[in-house]
Amino acid sequence: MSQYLYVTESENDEPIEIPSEEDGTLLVSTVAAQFPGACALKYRNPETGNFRGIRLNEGKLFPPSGSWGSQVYIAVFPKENKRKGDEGVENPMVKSKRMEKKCSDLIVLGLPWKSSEEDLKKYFCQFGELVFSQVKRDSKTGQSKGFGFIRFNDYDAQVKCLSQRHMIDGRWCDVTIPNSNENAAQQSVSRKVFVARCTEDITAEDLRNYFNRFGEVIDVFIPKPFRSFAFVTFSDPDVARGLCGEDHIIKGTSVHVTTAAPKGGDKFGNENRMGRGGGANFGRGHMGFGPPVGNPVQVLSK
DNA sequence: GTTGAGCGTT
Repeated sequence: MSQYLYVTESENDEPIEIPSEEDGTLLVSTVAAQFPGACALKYRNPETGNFRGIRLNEGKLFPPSGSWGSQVYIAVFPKENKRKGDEGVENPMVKSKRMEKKCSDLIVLGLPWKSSEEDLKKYFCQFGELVFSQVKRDSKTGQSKGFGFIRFNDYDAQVKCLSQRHMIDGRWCDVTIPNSNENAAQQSVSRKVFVARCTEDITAEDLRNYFNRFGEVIDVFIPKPFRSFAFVTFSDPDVARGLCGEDHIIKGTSVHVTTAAPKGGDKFGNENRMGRGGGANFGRGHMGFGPPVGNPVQVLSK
C-alpha cells in the first residue's frame, strides 16, 4: 500500500512528505522530483546514531523494515559535500566550508502585532524558502511582541533579504542578524558546546542523533529541571568549535550553539577554567580561519 | 481591549 513518508535534504531542513508506490517501495524518481539530483535515501538509526542506507534496486527504494514508518529520511546526493572530515583534514576547502557563508537565524523587528509565522513565510518566500519562522509572543496572552525570527535555506536569499527594509502588512520591518549570534567566529575552545533555546521535547537522544553527524558525540547533558539548554560534548574539539555560533533546527526548534563557558560549574567532563593558556591545545599553533570581518575583541570580563 | 525599541525563558 502507498503511504507518505518524510524526506528531507539535510536533517535541519523541514521534511517533505512524498508518496511510496502501491507495493510499498519508493521510486528514486519520486525522491528526485522533490530533491533534484538525489540518488538514494538514508536515515538515522536511532539505536546506533549512525546513518543507514536504504536498499536500492532498479530505481526502487525498499522500506527498512516492512514499512517506512514515521521517521525522517534523508536524501542522498552523488558526491555530497561531506561536512565531517576524516580525510577532509588536508582539504582546506572542507574546513573553510564551515566558516563560509551560511544561513543563520535573522531577527525581524517591527512586525505588526497581528503578524503570524505564516505571514512571515508568505512574505519572505519571495527571497527564498524559509526553513524556520517564529513570532515571539507573550507566553500568557499569546500577544505578539512585535518581532520574530526567520531562517532561509539559501544564503543568497538571506543576503538579499538583509539588504533591504521590508513592508509587511503596512509596517516597515527591519531584518538583521541577531545580536545573540555575534559571538560566532571567536570562541574559546572546548570539546563541549552549549546548546541554547532547547525546548522540552528535545531529548538527549535527539541531540545526540542530531549532532553526531558533525563528529562523535561523547556526552549529552540536559539539566533537570528543564532549563531550556543543554550541553553536547564531542570527542574532537575542532568539531565543537566549528559548530559554535551556529543555529541549528532540531525538531522544528532553532537552537543556538555556543561554547560552554558562560556559566561554568558543570558536572561531567571538562571544567572550563580557561585561566591559563591551557585547556585548548588542539593541533598546531596556527589557528587559521581569518574571519572576513574579524572582530578581534575578546570579551574578557563578565 | 493599550504599545513600537528591542534581541530568542543560560
